[in-house]
Order: sequence, then structure tokens, then C-alpha cells
Amino acid sequence: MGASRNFGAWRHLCVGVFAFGSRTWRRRLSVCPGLRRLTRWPVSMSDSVPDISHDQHAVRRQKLAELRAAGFDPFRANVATTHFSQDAKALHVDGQDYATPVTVAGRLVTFRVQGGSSFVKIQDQQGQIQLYFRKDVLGEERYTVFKKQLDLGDIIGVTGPLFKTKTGEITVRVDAFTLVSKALRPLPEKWHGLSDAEQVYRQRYLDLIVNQESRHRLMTRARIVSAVRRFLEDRQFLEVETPVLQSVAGGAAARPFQTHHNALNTDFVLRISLELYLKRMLVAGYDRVFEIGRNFRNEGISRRHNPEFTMLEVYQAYSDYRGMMTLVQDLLRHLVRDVVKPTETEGEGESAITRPSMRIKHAASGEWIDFGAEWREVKYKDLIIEKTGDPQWFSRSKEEKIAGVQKLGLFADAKWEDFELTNEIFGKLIEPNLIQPTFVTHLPKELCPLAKITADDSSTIDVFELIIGGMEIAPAYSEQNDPDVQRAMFEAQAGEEQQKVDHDFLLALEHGMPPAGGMGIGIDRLAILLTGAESIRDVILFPQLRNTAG
RNA sequence: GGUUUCCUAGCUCAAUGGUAGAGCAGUUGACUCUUAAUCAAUUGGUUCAGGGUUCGAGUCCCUGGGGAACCA
Repeated sequence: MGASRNFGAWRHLCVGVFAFGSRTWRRRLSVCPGLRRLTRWPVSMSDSVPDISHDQHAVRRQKLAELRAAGFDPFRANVATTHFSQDAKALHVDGQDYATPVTVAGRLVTFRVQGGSSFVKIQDQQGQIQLYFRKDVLGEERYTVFKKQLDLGDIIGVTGPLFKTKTGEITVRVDAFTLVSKALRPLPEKWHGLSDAEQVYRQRYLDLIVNQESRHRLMTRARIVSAVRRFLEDRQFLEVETPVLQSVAGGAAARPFQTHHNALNTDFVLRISLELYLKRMLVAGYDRVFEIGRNFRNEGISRRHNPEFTMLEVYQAYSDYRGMMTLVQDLLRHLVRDVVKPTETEGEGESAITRPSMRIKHAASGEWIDFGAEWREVKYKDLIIEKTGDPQWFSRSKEEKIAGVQKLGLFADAKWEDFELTNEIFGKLIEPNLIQPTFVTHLPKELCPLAKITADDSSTIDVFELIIGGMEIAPAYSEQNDPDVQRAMFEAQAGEEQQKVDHDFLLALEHGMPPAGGMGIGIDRLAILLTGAESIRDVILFPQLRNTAG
């Protein structure tokens, strides 16, 4: 890597730690003057130089220019770290100060100079670690470079032994340091962080540097995805990748994004669901498959909706929707126990006991969601009858249903189908109030054309919707594998929804798909739930925003 | 798409229609175990853009841009 070539310019400052470069060019570079020359460049400004002290960008650029003039370019330097911050701290043995040398690197986030000794903190992927710079350790010249050329936001590498300060913080006593990236722009304010929502999303990297909560939340999301993969792989599920560019947007009812392939001169849509290709894999004989992938829906943006979002879909041959119940319950409990790891504290003060818990606070309602308790299972129809107080609801005429919906204070459009009127009650009045994990089963068959019809009730399908925190977290079905019934369901829906039928998928079904259970989980919503976030934007690194003009 | 609301220093926020301020950060100085370090001094503004009302607009009105909440 050519980029490390100038690294050796600092090698003599960090003996034995930085292992870059061959011996030959170590020798060559050892004659580089490095920063030793720096202090001979007094930072004096003649009267003709304009005052830039208020312009932090200009001040930092000037510091960079001074470093380069002295023969050192931070953008051509690097550091061979030995540990991340928290791993380094864990090495320290009580009572054995200055015994364990480490090399750590990160962004300068705290700068406290007090005369001849200074405490600073750097931040890396694992968190922060304190560094102690002393003039009598580093020497006058290097200490001056540290004080005058470094700024908050710079990225540095340091080498030195661990010790514990008198206040008990494990700290690196810096024997040598090197600047490996100069921040030309200042960080947001240290105490209040960055709170302007727009900047948080447009410049997420700043949010992640200064807001620990965001840092932790988005790290948890990454761990959730990782744990989901391991959980499924442990159960012999295979991860596969299916097309994003599709000619028919199937598997859900949503408006797709349109695009065009030039060489083929063909229009494509971006997928709105993973379902139909994963089922082709069941036909192929991959009996347990899953995909974690991006879906795109050309619809509104809200606290719960981003135009691109991440779905997990799982298909298991020879299972059914009840098998999916067990799977999702095991999965979510695993995520709570091993990723989120909530704790509960009992008692006060000295006698307080903290123990692992299975409860997570629901941000919107303030209620505690208990993943450890038994999960409620209830039929869709029973919930509707309970809410309307009408045991005969499902045999009422459309006019009676419209009146019933309006009586509950909801808007009812005369153009809606019966099941849409009923589902309005479910969506507006029932779902938002299901805070504890609830399996809602036996939905009306019009709501999904891809599931098997219930054996003893031809108006419902063998499905569940797992609702937690008032949000639909995971729909699951006993997958429809009768090609003729599937075609009829598609055609009935195509009439209403103006959707295209995926004939290629139907052809695959005619070759025979094993009976299977399938399930989808919205990863973003799952992350909202498990991290206690309030908006989908809080769990997506770069949520969709309008382009700024100009 | 509709309603409401917000946009002021690098960041977080002030400012009855009447001279645009503070904290942090920056700059200069003091300080060799600090924890939002401290102390002293000091710089920094096209108040999102463009119009209008007014003797006078950050503030009121209109248009546009962007954000947020609620609704669809």
C-alpha cells in the first residue's frame, strides 16, 4: 500500500510499535526530519496576515499547512494499533501501573490542557479511552506540537503504558503519538451534541461521533442483524440473495419504483418484497432459506416508513404458520436476552440488586413490553367482535358496516370493500393498542393471496400477524402451494389492485413446492422496538430526505 | 398531498417591532492527576432565500427552500 509510505517519517517516535514498511525504507525515512523541525517554525503572524482566529476552518487549514511545511503530512501517515479502547482498558491489572504498553487510535473528543500535563480522550468503535500527555515524558518539542497543532476532532494514534489515575480511570500515559488525520472542520458542541434533526440525518457521521445514544442504538441494530443471521444459520437456514431488479413487483401490495435497463431496453421495478423468489428456492429444494434485503416502496415517508427498508424473510419447508410462531418467539427472545440484554434493578442504594430482564420499555406508550411472559394468541374476528360489540359483524351488510365504522369515530369510504371497512377498525383501533406481543391469527383471506385457506373456515387464511408495541412486526403464513388456487387468488386480486401476475412464479409452483411456513420481519421496525426508538429514522443510518436545492 | 410549527455565530440556545446576546468551541495567556477542568483576556453574524408593510423587521405579511409533528 503506497499510502503507508510516509509513515516511517514518524517511526522513530514510536519505536517498535509501527510495523509498516520494509527495513530499507525505514532506513530511508529515518532521515526524514519529521516534526522535530516543527518547533523551529514559530507560529508568528505578521501584521499583514489577516486575523483568522475566529474562523475554525481557516485555523485548522493553517495548522495543516504548518505541519506539511515542517515535513509531516497527516494524510500520509498511519498507525498500527494493537487494541481497541475497551479491550485495552481490560488489559490493565490493578496495582500494576505502567506495565502494559498499548497502541490505540481514535478521534480526539475531549481536550483538557493544564500546563505541562494534559488529559484528552479519544473515541474509537468501542468507545472512549483517556490519554495522559506529559511534557516531561514527551519532551518540550513534541508536547508543544501536541498542544498547538492538534484539535478536537483530529484522529491520532498513541503508544504508551496503561495506568490508573487517582480518580480510578484507566488511562494511557502517552510515550509517542502520531496524527493520522486532520479534522479541518470543528465538531458539534461537546455537551449538547448535535440536535438539529436535519443535520443529524444529513451528516449522520457527526451525530454518531458526538451523540452516544445514536452510537449505541445503531450499533445495536447491527448486532441484531448479525444475531438474526447466526440464529437462523444455527437452525440450518441458508442465506440466499434474490433479484432487486424485477419485471413484476410481487409479494405485497405497494407502489414500486420504476427503472430502466438500457442494454436490454426493458423497464424494471425495484422489489417491494422478497417473497416470490424465496419460494422459488423452496421449489429448488433449498428447504430452509432466508434473505435479509432491501425492499423499496414508492410511498409516503413517515415515522414508520422509509422508501427503502430492510426485510428478513424466512421460509421453512414442512413447517406452517404455527411452526413460524415458535420460530419467531424463540428468535425475539434470543435477541432480547443476548443482544439487548435489558436489566432490572430492585431495591435502593447499597442493597440494590441488578438482574437480567426480558422487559423493554415501549417509547410511545411508556409501557413495559414483557418478552418473557406468555404471548397472547387471538383470532382477528374475535378482536373485531370485541371492539364493535357486535357478534354478527361479519354477516352485516356493507351499509351496516359503514355505519358501524363511523359509529366508532372513523372515516368510512363507500368505495371500500367489506374487508377494508373491517380492517380500518383493526388498523386504527386495535393494532395500535396491542403493546404486549400478540399473535393475531386467521385474518380475512382478502388480506393476503399467498397463504393457505383455513381448513374449516373458507373466509380466513392460516396466518398470524405478530403485533408488538402497536406495530406489525412479523406476518407469517402457511404458504399457498397449490398453483391453481394461487393463480385464482392472484387474478382476483389483480382485478382489484391492478397488479400484474407473476406467471413465472406460477410456473415454478406447478413444478411442486413443498408445504412450508414463511415469515417476514421488518428489521427496521424490530430495531425501533428493541432499541426503544421513536422513529424509523433513528434506526436507519441515512434515512431518505429531500434533496437540498443548490 | 393537507394542517400546525421551526430555521439566529462552527454547535446548543436567547433577544415587547427599537443598538443581535450567552454558553461551549476558536484565538492569546496562566496552570504537571483532569472528568462539561479552572482562571484571565479576546475574535466571530448577509438572523434560510427573495419580496412586502413600517420612520424602523430576527420579530408582522406573501412567495420559495429545508426540517419536525399530526392527518391523508
